[in-house]
Amino acid sequence: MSTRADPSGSSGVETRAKAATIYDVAQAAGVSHQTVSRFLRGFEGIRPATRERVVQALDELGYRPNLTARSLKSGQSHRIGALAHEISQVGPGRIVEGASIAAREAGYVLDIVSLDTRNPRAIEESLALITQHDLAGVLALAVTDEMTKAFEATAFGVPSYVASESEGVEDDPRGLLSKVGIPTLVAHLAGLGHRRLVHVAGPSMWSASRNRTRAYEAAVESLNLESVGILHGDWSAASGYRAIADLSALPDATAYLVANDQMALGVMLALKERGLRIPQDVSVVGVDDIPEAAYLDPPLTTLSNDFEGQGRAAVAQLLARIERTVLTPVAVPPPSLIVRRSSGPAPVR
Amino acid sequence: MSTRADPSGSSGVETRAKAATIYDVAQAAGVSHQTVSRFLRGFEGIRPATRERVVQALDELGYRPNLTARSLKSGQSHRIGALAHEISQVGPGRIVEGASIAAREAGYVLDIVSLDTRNPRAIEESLALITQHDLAGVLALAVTDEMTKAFEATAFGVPSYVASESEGVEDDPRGLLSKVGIPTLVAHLAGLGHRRLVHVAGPSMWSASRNRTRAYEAAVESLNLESVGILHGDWSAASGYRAIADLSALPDATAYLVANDQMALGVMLALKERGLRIPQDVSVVGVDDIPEAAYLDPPLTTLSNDFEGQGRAAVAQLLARIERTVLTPVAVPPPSLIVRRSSGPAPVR
DNA sequence: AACTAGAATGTTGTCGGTAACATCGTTCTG
DNA sequence: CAGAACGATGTTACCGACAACATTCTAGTT
Repeated sequence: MSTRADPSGSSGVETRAKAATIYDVAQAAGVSHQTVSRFLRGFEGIRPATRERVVQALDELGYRPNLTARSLKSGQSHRIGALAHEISQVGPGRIVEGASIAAREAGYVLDIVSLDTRNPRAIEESLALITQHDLAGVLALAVTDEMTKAFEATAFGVPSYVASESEGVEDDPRGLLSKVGIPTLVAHLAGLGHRRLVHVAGPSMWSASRNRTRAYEAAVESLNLESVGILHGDWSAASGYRAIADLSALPDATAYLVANDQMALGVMLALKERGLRIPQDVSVVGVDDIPEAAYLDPPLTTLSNDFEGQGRAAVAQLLARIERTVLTPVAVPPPSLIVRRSSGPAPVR
Repeated sequence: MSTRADPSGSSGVETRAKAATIYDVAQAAGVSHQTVSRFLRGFEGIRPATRERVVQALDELGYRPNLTARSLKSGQSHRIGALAHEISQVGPGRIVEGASIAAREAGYVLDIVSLDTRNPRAIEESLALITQHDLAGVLALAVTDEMTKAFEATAFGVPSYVASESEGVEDDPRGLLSKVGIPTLVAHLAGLGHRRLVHVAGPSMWSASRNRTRAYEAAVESLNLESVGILHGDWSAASGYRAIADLSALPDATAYLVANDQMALGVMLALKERGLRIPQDVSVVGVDDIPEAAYLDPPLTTLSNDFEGQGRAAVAQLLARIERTVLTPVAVPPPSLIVRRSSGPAPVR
């Protein structure tokens, strides 16, 4: 039957250091390894008696498939490479988490390569690293332009998907937040009587940031409001604070639309330090609805953003390409307006 | 020579869909595949002329090693499995990021399996999944007791390391925050004249949380202060808020030591809603120094916590075991007290 | 009972590397 | 100058799974 001998010599002992292979199972069941393989792959035509023996041997030896071997032969692994920037940030972190969970549910593991922003060669190194580990597909999550560019220039030889908010494409779920959410947010402010707004944008390197800015501008225009300033931050609370604190004079606005909640937090503190009351004197709204948003002082009006859903959706997209199946649509709930106390009626002059 | 034929038939064209193997390189260089393999593994005894041809062929074909094949034979992969809870949380997220970057720098990829807290079988499934993908080692980051237990009960067959704050062990860098940081924090409050403190703890499932609580109790005792209450949260801002808001009457304390910054945020809002001023009426201090801490209202006194360093340190520990080398110590800066405006002198009765 | 189609199962080769062993040349020694 | 000794390179086997092809077995037909 099998040519493999038990190197330990002992047979009754259960303590085996090495994982059982299909050959071990085959020997134990008194069948060929191929029969075991067939069983594992769900082949139907196996006689009940044989099947029984295989099942039992499988169970006895505690067989676990060696995915490395499988992937070597079949050329397909059950790993998805994911490149992401700054996963410690709330947004990217939640996207990654959603992706990771979705991947696991589908029997895949997510190889996450986190890019070190301080290391300029990180992108290159990461791409090189990732191309060696043959993967079923590659995902770019939470990307900057630089990364998108490097990503698209790389021939992975496997399906890939960029989960950034794409710019031109219509009807793409990735742009939902900007296309649907931001207008709602602006309309909310307009409904409260605000006419002159300031936008605090994220870094222009991120397409997500540019989309939000563009959506803001379009909404302001269509509602006949006035944008009296666009400031820039880097998504952090510190940058939001600086954006306001560094101004020699505050713009003549009654509301601030900030591109994410963290920056909004900094903006609020800076405004308060200027002696303004929120929302009596100025309204501040954020985007993302981070868990802390409801507990800021004042609680922040913002836009819910289903990051986990985005991660899941990205994995679903990639899986559809990998497995050549029809895309199982992941319902990503549309962003919704969450009104809290940081926004209120525009002050009467 | 080689028995492999070029399936495309064309030879001049550079467009090959498949990655070049050492056999392709060998053929191009007119040597055996083993010579190529030897070169790649850094074997010295290769004639300069031969070496030259190999280098050139390697370069021409853009050879990239297939790590799957290598790991099948050699039994060692360049992947580290990492299990983590709630990586979207700031702390765990930053630990994972630090680990991911450290792993990449060492030429490893981190397979991150994020556990879905809502799915009770997630731990089990994840462990099963991770044991299949033969890994160089396994890391448990940001763990709960339940996970630690499951983790330790699993025979991975490869080195593993749990990066949680261990309880009994002395001189372990993992407990630094509690052992050094918390006493400093309590001493800071004592120095401001506070005598009666309240502690808002994290979930008791986390050893990190229990350590902080125990360190708090010990410090209170040694400084002759009084702990007038220990409340419990789940690390979230919401739970911090609830812990206070649900009380029918506030305890007679002048300072709150909260186990992390997010909860502190909620605690501060709840206290303010009770009409207390911070820090004039009560002081609140947190732990972790999340980036937002400096921009809360008032900015939060807290303890810095080098999460990334913890991640790097964990990877270093694991790599030392994997590669059987001496541990390259990762300098994790000790936690330091960051005094901001949320703590002030105890009010005079 | 002999024959045969088709189902069940076994055998061999393959994926891309690594390792052990085999072989071919050198150069050095006596 | 023969032969040893060693250095450089080639051959073959192997890791654990899958796939193609080969073979055996079973059951139905005449």
